[in-house]
Amino acid sequence: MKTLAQFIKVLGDANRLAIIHAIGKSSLSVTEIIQATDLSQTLVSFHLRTLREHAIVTTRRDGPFIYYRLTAPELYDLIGELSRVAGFENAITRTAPSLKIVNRNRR
Amino acid sequence: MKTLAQFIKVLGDANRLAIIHAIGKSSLSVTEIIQATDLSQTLVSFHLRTLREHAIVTTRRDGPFIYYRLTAPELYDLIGELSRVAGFENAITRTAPSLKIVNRNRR
DNA sequence: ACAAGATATGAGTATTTGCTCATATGAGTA
DNA sequence: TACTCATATGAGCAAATACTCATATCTTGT
Repeated sequence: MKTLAQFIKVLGDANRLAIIHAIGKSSLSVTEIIQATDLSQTLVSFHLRTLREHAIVTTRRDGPFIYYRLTAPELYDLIGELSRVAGFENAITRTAPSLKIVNRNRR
Repeated sequence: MKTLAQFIKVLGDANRLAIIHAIGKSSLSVTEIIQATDLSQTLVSFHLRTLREHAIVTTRRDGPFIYYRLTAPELYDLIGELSRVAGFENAITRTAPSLKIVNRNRR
């Protein structure tokens, strides 16, 4: 088992937060996540692996698609609360800006 | 103002979590933090600077001492909840182990 | 079996991060 | 002023991290 610090560190990345935000409390296929976040396929896959390895998300295969969901949906709310505590008025739910996506390279 | 990702990233370090845990909902001088965490003076000061710069802690001077406290005490509870969501049964309050302090070098 | 769409992975690189050492600054007291 | 305790800071370095490119794997439809 990993440490709490490692778990939180995984959450502390703008692109991973964007992915988590996109997934929200439902579940999305990788393709949908790519569209929602506007990140490259490779980059999304790259981060999904990290999220998977830390059990932050879990997968379910449906045909050619793999759907990702938050292992603990409460995490979504918790991040929203962190956002408030951090001083961002708008919670994660409404604040794409505070997520600040860094890489927008797609082909 | 910084991004949410940066704010969370600051929380994602074992030693900084240990410092936050030590401070708790009260306030401690640097010396007290050093004793509580068993980290070196330089390392504690180093991390306190980061915590300060992200407004996670605030200071108050009292004679030769500088007391640190959490800017938002709720953060302490929030970290506890994150700990639960992460799968650690014991919240931050009771779980020194899951904080896993890395550097114990003192003179 | 083959092609096409969906997703994952390994290697290489550049940036960021955490740490230590040496030293500086600030407050109180003699 | 000089000395001591408390705390902060700059430089340098090693390790970790995020990213991209090229390619691999898996699934379904033909």
